Amino acid sequence: MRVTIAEVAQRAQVSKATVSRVLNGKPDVDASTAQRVRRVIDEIGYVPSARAVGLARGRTRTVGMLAPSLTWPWMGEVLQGVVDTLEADGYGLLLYTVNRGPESLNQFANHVSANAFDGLLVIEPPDALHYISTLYRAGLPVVMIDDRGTHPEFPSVATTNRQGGADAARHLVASGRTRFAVVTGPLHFGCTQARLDGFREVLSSSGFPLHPDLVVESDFTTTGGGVAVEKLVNSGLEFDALFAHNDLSAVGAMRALRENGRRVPEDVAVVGFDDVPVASHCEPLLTTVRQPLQEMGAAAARMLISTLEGRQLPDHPTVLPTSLIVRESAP
Amino acid sequence: MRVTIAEVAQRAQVSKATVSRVLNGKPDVDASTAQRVRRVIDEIGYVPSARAVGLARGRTRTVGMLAPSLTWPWMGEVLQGVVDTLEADGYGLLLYTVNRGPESLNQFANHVSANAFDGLLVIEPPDALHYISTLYRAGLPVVMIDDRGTHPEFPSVATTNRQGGADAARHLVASGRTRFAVVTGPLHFGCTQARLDGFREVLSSSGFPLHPDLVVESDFTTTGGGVAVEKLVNSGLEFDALFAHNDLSAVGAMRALRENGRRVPEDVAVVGFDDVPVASHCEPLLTTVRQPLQEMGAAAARMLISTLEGRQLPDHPTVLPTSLIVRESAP
DNA sequence: AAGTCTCGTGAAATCGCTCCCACGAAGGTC
DNA sequence: GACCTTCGTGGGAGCGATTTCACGAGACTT
Repeated sequence: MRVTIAEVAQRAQVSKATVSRVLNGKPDVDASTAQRVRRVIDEIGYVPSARAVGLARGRTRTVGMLAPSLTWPWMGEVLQGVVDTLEADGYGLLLYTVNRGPESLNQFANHVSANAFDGLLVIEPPDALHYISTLYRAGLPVVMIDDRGTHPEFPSVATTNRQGGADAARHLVASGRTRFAVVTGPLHFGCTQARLDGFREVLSSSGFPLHPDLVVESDFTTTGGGVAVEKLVNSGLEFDALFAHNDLSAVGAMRALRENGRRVPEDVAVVGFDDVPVASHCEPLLTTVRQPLQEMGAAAARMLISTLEGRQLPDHPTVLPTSLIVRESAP
Repeated sequence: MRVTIAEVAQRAQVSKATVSRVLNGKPDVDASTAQRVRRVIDEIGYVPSARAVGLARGRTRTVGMLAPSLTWPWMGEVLQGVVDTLEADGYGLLLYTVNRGPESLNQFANHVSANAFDGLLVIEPPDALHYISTLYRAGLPVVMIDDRGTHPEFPSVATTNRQGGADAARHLVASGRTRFAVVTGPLHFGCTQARLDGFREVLSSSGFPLHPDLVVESDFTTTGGGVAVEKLVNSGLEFDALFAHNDLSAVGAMRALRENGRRVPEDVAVVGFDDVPVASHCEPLLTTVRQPLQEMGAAAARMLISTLEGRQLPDHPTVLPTSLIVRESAP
């Protein structure tokens, strides 16, 4: 049998109400009484039932997180940041994905309606954006971890995509490269545009134009990166520097370059984006724009906790700085 | 204001008990009554409160998962398997790590005592094993995802480590290699022993001895793999095949081999273990023994659900088969 | 000495559901 | 026709906390 507050109350010769007061650090409890109650609690190892507290208080000290997929290379980092932060404040994390399509989303919706958690962390969901938006307007605290663009309708955390693109360009220019190519992410993503803009701006202010045929849209995958390079090579235009909009496509690109007889970095310098683990495992080691993934997760979690505890959130997104990690592929 | 079961009851002109019966598919409800109740439920979009159900029933339809770290390269796959399976059965997943040391474990212990979840999924925890064991004996349903060895005290899922080692050996022998080296995992892990045994057995029955100086202990990291290869090279013994006990060390090993003037696979064929994403991103692509990570997660989740729903579990661990994925590093 | 304030405390309602028990009506048996 | 069963249903006591409200005992006024 579970030990309940009633048992504590009985042993300490007080009412349940008083035990509850002690538990929650409420004032109006005599010091000696409080101490007696606390001793009993320690003795019998009483811990309040999460369920009962949740029911009575209407809040569960649990937050939900909805992620499109857990197998993406940077999910682990973000998740770790989130979990560590929540944990430090005694919050639990309920994890959901929409991996199994509409049915997943349905299950998720049920958990939402069932009030299984107090607030929601979202990683830019592919399809569910509208639904999330509804929830948010209905009063569910939501914070979005936004790797793709900007969604001003939610509180969110993002990175300096534009700045990252600019840094990549500056580094390549500084190392003496003159002919630039880009393998982008999907063009309808805000982050793709931002990375491209930053990159392009630095180039043009350095006097290097970015030839339109040397900007190829891709899809953030390794194979996509390879295909993009084929296109670049087939364009017949020369290039000695390549900016890929994420690490996966950079890796695919490097491989394709090699297969086309270009050495990296001698013939073509390559810069990626993200700094996922593979960047430090591939050959050559990838120079890349680092997103502080773990910090992003942590920041989002902190923001959500803030709203849950009644603090007001700034209405502009939290933006964390990227940083250029120089490795072998673009020394 | 939340819609409650009382409101449904009132609108459908029945008692709360009857609504509850309909909700839980209990028998003894008149078909037409049930239908009326269901209509009301749909109309006002009623969803039972998870908290209240949990309190009343004593079970939350939520399971906890304790993972040492979320950033390990294969965590994502396992997690995805777990989440998908749980979700399909309407269970939620509460995620914990012990990333922040003893304090994390403490927080976790609190959630356990608070009965925040019905059962626990564990990935072989570094330190907490004894504690988990206590919980298990105290009646908490536990299933362990066991990547390191065998822990007969728990229900668990594992892979055919020995078989995997044997497959690696067979493949290398078949491709004409004759001098074998091994970069192991930590020797006190059960999986390391199993992989080594399987490998060694096939070799000796093929008439190739495994020279003790060509078996080097490592730590499952990329740098560790590199260091191990240095030792192998310094031993002065020749080898034309290398079996690394995980992919990360295999990648480190390949790099070190190259730096020592050995070509992969021409001079040395390399086989890894795990088949994490990096295996298909590195250069050359890594031949490796695949662990069905997602399936392992799914299997563990299914086992846990089974016990939660009262079914008996077989008392031997579930063992999922590895499979050899042939890529470039050992064609 | 009567009246007003604090302070610490307990009783009881509440959160939203499940589930046991009791009960009336209909149908079956002898 | 009296007596069981069976079936469908409602009443109400839990689950284990929080929280409101009332109340008695001192301390402080005037």
